[in-house]
Amino acid sequence: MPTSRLDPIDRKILAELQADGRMTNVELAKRVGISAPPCLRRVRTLEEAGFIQGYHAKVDSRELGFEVQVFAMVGLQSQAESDLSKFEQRCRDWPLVRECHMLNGEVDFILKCVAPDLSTFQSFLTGQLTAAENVASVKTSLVIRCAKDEPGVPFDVLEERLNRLA
Amino acid sequence: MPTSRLDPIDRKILAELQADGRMTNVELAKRVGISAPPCLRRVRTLEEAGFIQGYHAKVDSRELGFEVQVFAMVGLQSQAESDLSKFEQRCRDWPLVRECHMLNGEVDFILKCVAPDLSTFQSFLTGQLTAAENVASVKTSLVIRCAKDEPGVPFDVLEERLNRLA
DNA sequence: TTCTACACGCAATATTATTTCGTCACCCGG
DNA sequence: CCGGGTGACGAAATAATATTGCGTGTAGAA
Repeated sequence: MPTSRLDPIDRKILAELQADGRMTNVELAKRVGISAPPCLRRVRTLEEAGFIQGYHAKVDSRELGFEVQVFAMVGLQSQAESDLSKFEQRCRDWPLVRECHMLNGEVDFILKCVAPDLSTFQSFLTGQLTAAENVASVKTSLVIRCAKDEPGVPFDVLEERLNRLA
Repeated sequence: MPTSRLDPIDRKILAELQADGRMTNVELAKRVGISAPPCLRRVRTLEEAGFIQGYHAKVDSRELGFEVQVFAMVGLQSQAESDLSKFEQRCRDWPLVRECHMLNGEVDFILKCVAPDLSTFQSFLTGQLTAAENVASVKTSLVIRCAKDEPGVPFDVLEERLNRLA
């Protein structure tokens, strides 16, 4: 499946499932304007091709008792690829770290962390993150509140872009 | 319904649905060890109580042609609540901004942005974000690669915490 | 034109979701 | 100690959905 160029129906499917990942296939088919069987086939194809990487319930952290969210900016001593990889692997192993992105600029990584309370985070910060091999600097910022959180892609921008290309 | 504390089955439901939001209810019921009807009732309750805020397909940005991801650190001139709210509303209106978090420390907000290409982002940055009312400073960092991206809550940490309380 | 490839949709079947209802355990007041 | 109320469970029936199988139409290539 090389030329996986997406047609408007595929894009609409992605947009709908991004907005509501538990929509039934019949409802989805109705919205994108085809019948259920081909709609399901398209969804399966999109999953297998990697356009859809999975489905997840969005769970409220604070309701669950994770009151602390923190962004941590991390600088390393060595930026050799093997050292970068080692640090990334450590991040994958730390459950409190939910996201780890490598950046350009003065900071090497930005991490999004969660914790049940401040002391849990502090002990992670001083005992694990700052203490980890090759870590040169860590600057943290507590999240006071979240004004927007919409993972994924803005499909309306995608539409505009495709129109410009046409 | 005040703070309806969650029992171990509820927590397992949340963990399973966070990992796979399209799991069928029968499969879910099997995994958490109860039959389908009460399992479905619990899920509905968790949704209505806000523990589950929604379900979303995870769509691959790069595959879709959004090659650019950027973190933007924004400082404002005024931190009066009305000015903060105005800025947050603007962020909600900008489709390229996917997340907007208010922080403590020297930086007021961190934004996660996506764009189809660098020039689209640049024009957003200079034409919209930096130019917006009350914005004092913007520092951006391109995401080079993503080592981990697991939205939500680490349920194993939650287990530990509850065990400590017991 | 004719063949092939591909995607569609109808209809049949298999799974799943949802409702209904009877049972049981727990808790509280008498 | 004993009803009576409450809440959650699970079995079974029903409704809805997912999935398969197949016949049809259309676009592109020979």
